[in-house]
Amino acid sequence: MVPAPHDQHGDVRRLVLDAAIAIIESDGAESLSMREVARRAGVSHQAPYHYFGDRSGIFAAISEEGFTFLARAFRDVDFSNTSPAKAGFIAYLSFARNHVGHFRVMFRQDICGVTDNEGTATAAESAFNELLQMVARTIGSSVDPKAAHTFAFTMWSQAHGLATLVIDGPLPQKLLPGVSLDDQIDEVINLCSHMVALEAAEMGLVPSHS
Amino acid sequence: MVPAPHDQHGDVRRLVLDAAIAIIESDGAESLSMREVARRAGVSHQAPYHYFGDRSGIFAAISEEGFTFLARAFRDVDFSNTSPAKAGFIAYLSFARNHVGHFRVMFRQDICGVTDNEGTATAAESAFNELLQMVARTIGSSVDPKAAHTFAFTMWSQAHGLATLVIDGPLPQKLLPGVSLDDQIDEVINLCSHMVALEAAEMGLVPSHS
DNA sequence: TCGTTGTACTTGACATTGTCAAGTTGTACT
DNA sequence: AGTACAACTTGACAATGTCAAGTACAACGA
Repeated sequence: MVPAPHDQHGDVRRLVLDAAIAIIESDGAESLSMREVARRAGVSHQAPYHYFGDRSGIFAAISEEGFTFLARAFRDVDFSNTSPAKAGFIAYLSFARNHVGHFRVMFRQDICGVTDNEGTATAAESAFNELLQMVARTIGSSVDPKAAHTFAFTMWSQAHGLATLVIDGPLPQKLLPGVSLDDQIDEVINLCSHMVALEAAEMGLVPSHS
Repeated sequence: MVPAPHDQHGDVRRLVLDAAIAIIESDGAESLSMREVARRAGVSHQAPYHYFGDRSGIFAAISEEGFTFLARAFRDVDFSNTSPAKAGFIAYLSFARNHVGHFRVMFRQDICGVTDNEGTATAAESAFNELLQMVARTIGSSVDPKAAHTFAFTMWSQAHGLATLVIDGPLPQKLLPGVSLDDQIDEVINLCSHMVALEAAEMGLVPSHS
C-alpha cells in the first residue's frame, strides 16, 4: 500500500508482486508459496513479508490492483460501436482473460479479505460504481435504485460466471467440435447482450424509444 | 472410487471425506490440510492417502460427489409451478448454497483435475447433460445443437456467476440497505428467468409463458 | 492347518512451507 | 556525530505434504 518513501534501486515490491501474479497465473492461487515468490524475485525469503505482512497481504495487494485495472477497463470502454451492455461484457471478459492472476484472487475474500484491507475495499467500490454507471447507460438512470441494483447484479453474474467457467471451470472442455473457445465466448456474449437489450426495451426505458 | 471390499467398522473413507468437506466449507479449499482432516476423522495422518492418493485426489472425490448431487438436483426439479429456466436457476443456487464445500471445489480443475479423474469426468458429464435437457425444455429441442449449446453456456454462466459472487465473492457486501441477501438472489433469478423467457419467445420456440 | 496374498491402515522420516524474532546495512535528519 | 528508521537478511520453529517401511488382520488355496 505504502509505496516506499525512498526506493533507490529496483523496486522490490513490484518484483515480488509480479512474481506472485505470474505464479498464480500458471499454478493457481493455492500453490503460491511466499518462499518461491521471494526466490523468483531474487530476494530473501523474508523480504515479501516486509512489504505485505503475510500471505493474505500479498493477495490483498493483487486484489487491489485488479480492481483498479477493472475500474479503468470499464472507464476506458468505447461505446461508439456497440451497446453499453455488450461493451461491458467484452471488457469484463478481456480483463479476466488478460489478467488471470488478478482475476483468480480478487473475488475470493476468503483468501484476500476484501473487507479487511482499506485500499482493496475502495478499489473494489470504485469498480462497482463503474458497473452501476454501465447499467445506467443500459436501462437509463430514472429507474429506482433497487431495480438498478438487481440489474447490475444480474449483468455482473452473467459476465462473472462466463469468465469463471472459461478460466478455471470446465467450459473449454465442453465445447462442441468445430467451435473455438473464442467463438463460443463471443456467441454467449452476444446472447447475453441481446437478452439484456430485450429486457431493457420491455422496461420501456431505452433511450431510442421514449 | 473403489468402495472397499470389506469394511468391517466405521467407513473411514466417508469420515475423511466429510471432515474435508466441513473444513472447506468453513475455511476454504486452500486451507485444507491433510493432517487436519486425518485428525478430525480420528485416524492417522496417512490414512487419507490410502484412499485418495494425495491432496488433489481428495478434491477429485469431493468434486465427483458434487457433480453427482448436482445432476440429481437437476433431475429432481419440479417443473409444475415455474418455468424450466427459473426452476433450474433455483436448483443451481440452492445446490451451491447447501453444498458450499463441494461447490468451492468442483469447478476448479486447477486443484482437482476434472479431466484426470475418470469418475469425476463422467459425473460432470452427466450433470452437463441434465443442463442441456433443461435448456431443451426452455427453448425446445428443434433448435440446432450449436445454438442450444450457446444457450446452455449462457444460462450456466448466469447461475454460476450469481452463485460464485454470493458464496465467495463480494456480492453480499454490496447489498442495498433494507434488502436481504435471499431477496436479492430471488430478484436476480427472476430477472434472469424473465430475460431467458423473452429470448425464448423471440426465438418463437416457446409454447407460452409469462 | 499353514502359508500366501492383499487390504487397511500406522509409524517414522524428510524436505518445504509460513511466520516470529533478531540481526545488519544504509540513508536522512538533527 | 548520533539517532532513527526503512529495507532488508539470517536463523529458528512448528506444521505441512508425501515417500518409505512397517503392522494387523481377514480371505483363500494347499
